[in-house]
Amino acid sequence: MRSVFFIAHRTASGNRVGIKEISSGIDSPEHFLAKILQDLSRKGIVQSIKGPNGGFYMDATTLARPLSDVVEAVDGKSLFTGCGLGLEYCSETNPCPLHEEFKGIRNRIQQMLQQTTIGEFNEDLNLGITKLKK
Amino acid sequence: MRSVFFIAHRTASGNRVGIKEISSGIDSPEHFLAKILQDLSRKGIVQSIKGPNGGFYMDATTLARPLSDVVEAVDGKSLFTGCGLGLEYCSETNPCPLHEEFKGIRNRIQQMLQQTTIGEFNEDLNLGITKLKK
DNA sequence: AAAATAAAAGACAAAAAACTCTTTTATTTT
DNA sequence: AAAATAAAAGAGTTTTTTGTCTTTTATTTT
Repeated sequence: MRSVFFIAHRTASGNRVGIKEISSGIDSPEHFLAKILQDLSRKGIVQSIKGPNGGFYMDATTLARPLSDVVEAVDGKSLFTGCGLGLEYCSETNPCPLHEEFKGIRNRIQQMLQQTTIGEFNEDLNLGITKLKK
Repeated sequence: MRSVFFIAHRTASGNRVGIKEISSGIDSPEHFLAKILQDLSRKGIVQSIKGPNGGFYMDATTLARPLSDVVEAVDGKSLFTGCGLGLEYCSETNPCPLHEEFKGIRNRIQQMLQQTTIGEFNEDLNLGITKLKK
């Protein structure tokens, strides 16, 4: 999530950012991050180009995507559909004791993530990129 | 959580329930559960007595506790206080990009867990204890 | 075309979490 | 008091997650 915000911020103006820069920018191990970004790249959340002047970037289309796409790419859909207690049987027709309570909360999380686009953070981040460090 | 509901349900009438019974009742490995319950017992969420006719139980006081106490005993307080993105620096005065959004959601979760007591599930569970299996 | 750059991929290592097994201790029943 | 029962405790194993290192592939600049 933080790396995506970082890339979004740095490349809103069309350029690319290398993995070392991202790594130090968000204070996360380089090779570990690489793996995650490779995955996000395959899933189309971020884009990348190899070679000199290459790096990761995001275009207008990807910047317009909701945060829920990122969460889904990383954690899968179960956050939005699974049971709050992690029970397999639990469903709308066969609810667990906390089903309804969790449903309301989950819907709210989903709404929040669907209504916010990745690109929307760029203004906030101008207060200082440090804000993405741990 | 499921084991606590199970114990609550089985001992509302004053008797005790052994770990084998809980284990098969909620479909969870016996020794693994034992460890968890030992911890919950030390923290006062459930009570126990050794020897024949011993087992785990809960009295009126523990049944009246909110679910938030169980969550806190198992996962610690960070669920209620930590940053939604897991950032260390993030706080009320130095918020991360999603701070406010997460705060609202977290408050709702906390409210839900604080307003519901462990004992409240017993009626629901009379629809069939199977509901606590995976 | 050659050299340099940077991501992609895959194998590997370390740490954490989940789970199991064995022994000990406390309690009760006979 | 002895036998039986059941939780407590602790050591050990397996699996998953997190993180690292090395090699490969693609692209660009000179």
